[in-house]
Amino acid sequence: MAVTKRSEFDQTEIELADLAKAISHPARVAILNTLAERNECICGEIVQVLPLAQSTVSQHLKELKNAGLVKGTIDGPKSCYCINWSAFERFEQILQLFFAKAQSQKDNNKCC
Amino acid sequence: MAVTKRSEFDQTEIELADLAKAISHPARVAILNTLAERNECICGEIVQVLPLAQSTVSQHLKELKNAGLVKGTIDGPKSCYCINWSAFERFEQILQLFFAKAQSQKDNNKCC
DNA sequence: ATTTATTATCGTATATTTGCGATATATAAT
DNA sequence: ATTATATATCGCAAATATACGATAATAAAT
Repeated sequence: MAVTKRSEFDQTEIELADLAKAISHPARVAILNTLAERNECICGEIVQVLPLAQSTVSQHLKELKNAGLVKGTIDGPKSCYCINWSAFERFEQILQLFFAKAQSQKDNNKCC
Repeated sequence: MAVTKRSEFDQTEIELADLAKAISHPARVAILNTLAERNECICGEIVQVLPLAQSTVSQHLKELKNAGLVKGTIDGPKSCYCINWSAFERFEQILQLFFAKAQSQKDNNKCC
C-alpha cells in the first residue's frame, strides 16, 4: 500500500520535515557547507569536493533547489549555484521555534 | 548499484544528516511535539493523535529511538516514551553551529 | 561549423522508507 | 488460568532515495 499520508499532517510539521529531509544526506550537508564558504559557486568545484559522480551531485543539487535552500542560474556550461539565504534563514527560524516550543515544556516532563 | 557512500563523508556531516533524517517525516515531528507537551508520555496517546496505524507509529518511534532523540521504557502493555533532552539539545547545538558557520561567510557570497 | 567543456537528464539497479494487517508478547484485571 | 489491553515485531507491497554510466544539451573557443 504505502499511500503516503503526508497531507494529513499540519502544514508546519510538513514544512519542517521537508526542510530537514533536504539536509538528511551528508552529501547535501557538504554541498551547503561548500556553497557557503565560496565566493563564486560553480557546480564543478562541488563535484571535485564530493566523493560522488557528477550526475549524482547534480541530483542532490536539484533536491536542494526543490527544497528552496539553493538557487542557481544555468549559464550554459557554467551553472552557478548559491545558497538561498532567505530560505536558509527561514529554515533556521522554523527550527528555533521547534526547539523553543519543545523546551518550554521541559520542566513539566517528569517521566523516564 | 546504489552502494551507499556514507562512510566517505565527514563525521560531523553524517551526524547532522542522521539527526535531520530523524525529523524528516511529519509524523516524527508530530511525535516529538506531542511528547514534549505531555507530562506522562504513553505511546497510546500518540497513536490517537496521528493519522497512522499503531504499527506504523511504533516504527516511527523506533526510528526516533535509534537516532537517540527519544528514550523509552517498556513496561508491559504501557510503554513510556520521552524525549531524550540531552540528545535533543545536542541536536540543537549542531544545527546552531551549522547555521552560524554558513552565515559567517554570507557577506563574501557575491554571486546570484 | 566543429570541437571542447560543463552540467542536466534519462535509464537502470539496488537500497531504504513508508504503511498496513496479522501476529506475538507481556502485564494487568478478572 | 483466562481474558483484556497495549505495544512490538514480522511479512509484505508500494513508493522513494541513492548511485552510476550514458547521453543530451548548451555555450564558449577554435
